[in-house]
Amino acid sequence: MGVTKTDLFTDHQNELAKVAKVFAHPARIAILEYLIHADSCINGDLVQELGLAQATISQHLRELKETGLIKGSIEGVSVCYCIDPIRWTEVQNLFQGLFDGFPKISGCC
Amino acid sequence: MGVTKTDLFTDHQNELAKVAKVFAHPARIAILEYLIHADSCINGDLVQELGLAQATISQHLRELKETGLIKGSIEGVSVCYCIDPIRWTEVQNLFQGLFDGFPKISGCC
DNA sequence: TTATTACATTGCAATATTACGATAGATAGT
DNA sequence: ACTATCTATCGTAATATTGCAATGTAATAA
Repeated sequence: MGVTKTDLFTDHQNELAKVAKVFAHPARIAILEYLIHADSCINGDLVQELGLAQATISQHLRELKETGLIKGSIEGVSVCYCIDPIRWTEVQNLFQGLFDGFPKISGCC
Repeated sequence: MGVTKTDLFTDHQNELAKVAKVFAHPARIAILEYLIHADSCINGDLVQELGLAQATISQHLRELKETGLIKGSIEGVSVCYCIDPIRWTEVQNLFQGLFDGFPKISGCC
């Protein structure tokens, strides 16, 4: 049906899945990596950098913004996007919590 | 169009996105968490544990299996699923690499 | 063999995502 | 005001994902 039964799962599971969905597209990974390594953070470069249309980039930026991973401030005619360090760490901990939950010494199977 | 232009991005970006997609559904998070905490790893419990149909669970298990995060061994009539420690660590490092790439002292914005 | 149990696979309907052209809004310069 | 530039949003088409009933498969039990 294409609709996820969120009510069956815990808030934590839904939250983690929602955040993971943002990482689940190479364009958004590319945007994040670009923002990480760029000393400046002008948006317009992204359309040049990735080969996607301006509307598509804008849409991906919106999703990144909605999860709080990035924030944009108006810089004259253009917009300056950058990663939100607080939220970044928060999301990092969310994933780390899942990964660390598994004790690598499980002898099952 | 609904089709991702994978050729525009690096292998690493595509790989990370592909793996993230597996985490992008609460049912699969729930399955992984169950496998982490269960001392035994019988599949059948999952249909009881989550409220989803058997076919749906089987489909999610398949996706988890395809990325290598879990592996199943036939145990008589039933199947024993468990997390693959090697792949688990591999995926963990994939995410950690992205998160650690961001220096939290970025003064931009 | 037949029945039962446990999963996997198929096929389909409903919803979600991705991409982009077209258009709108907002700011800066003339 | 007019124009140019940059970004956001709308509308739409194509593909992907989710969920489940029905069916298939494989192993065990009677």
